[in-house]
Amino acid sequence: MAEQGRPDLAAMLGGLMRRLMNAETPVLAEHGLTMWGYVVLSALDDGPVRTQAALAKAIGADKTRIIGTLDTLQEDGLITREPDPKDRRVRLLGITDTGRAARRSAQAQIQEQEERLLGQLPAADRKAFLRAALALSEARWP
Amino acid sequence: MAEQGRPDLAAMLGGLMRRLMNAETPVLAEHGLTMWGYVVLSALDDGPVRTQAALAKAIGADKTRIIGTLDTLQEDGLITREPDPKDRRVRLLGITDTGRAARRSAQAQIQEQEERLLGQLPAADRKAFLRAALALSEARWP
DNA sequence: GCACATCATCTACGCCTGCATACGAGTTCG
DNA sequence: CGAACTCGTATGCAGGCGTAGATGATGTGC
Repeated sequence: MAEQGRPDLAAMLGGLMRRLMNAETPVLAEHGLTMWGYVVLSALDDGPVRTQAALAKAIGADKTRIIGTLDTLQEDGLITREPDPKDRRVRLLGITDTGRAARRSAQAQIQEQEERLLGQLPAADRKAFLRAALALSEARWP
Repeated sequence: MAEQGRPDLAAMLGGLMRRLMNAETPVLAEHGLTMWGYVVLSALDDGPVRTQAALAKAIGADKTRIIGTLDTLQEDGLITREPDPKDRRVRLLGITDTGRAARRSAQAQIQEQEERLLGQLPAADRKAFLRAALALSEARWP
């Protein structure tokens, strides 16, 4: 007496997300990273970010909340944070070689897990799913 | 000097989810529903659930946290909650006609929004994406 | 030069969550 | 009958998160 249509997109993706996060948190912990630490490291590895405010917006985090994350990453020698000589209000953010290595190692392991999950799909759907996910995550909307 | 591989699945889906939720919350509010209220209503509409504990597990919520949600839904006449004559410890949960109508109306509007988003994809990818999302959200996985 | 804007930081509030505990009513098993 | 268990409920604690000032250092436009 129901169940005719499809489930809501948000419901399907929400469940998926929950499981992905549960599976990935221990992997990050192995590398001494928190979820936010990993996100920050990834953002800095994928392209330089000038200011902390820009970083916060880029990763969809609160600008006051990432300060602690940055402190920890810096203490651990994974990122650099130096005042910009051109504008001494801002802190120039960068990733160190150690940070890059940590990020890539963690990412390799995470994506390996993800591939195991995606391996349950037919090859064509697997490719289409990744392509669609990438497109939708970057799409302008509404 | 980066950006060669694909982004993490969780990162892509996470961003997508955030935007879906932001877009859907106002729609639910229009129908006098909270996010959890909608989830509960959907679960009860898609199939009867005997106990509150079973419902909590089904929707991935805390069993003590849904009580308030159930109270509200009941006060609003959207669900029924009666003691089971067979086992007077449990409350039999059911959805009322009003509740069913509210759920379906909200869902129609939500899925219409989702379709607008999905409309940006090529038709083939759109179908594959939905098929894959459904499969993955139900897949068994470590 | 001065008013105004920007950046990083700190503090604090309120909300939501997960987790644990406790309790009473009711059921099941020995 | 009595012990152990289940179910719904209430409550409290810790942690995460978004938001909103306030502050001090610094740039920018008029």
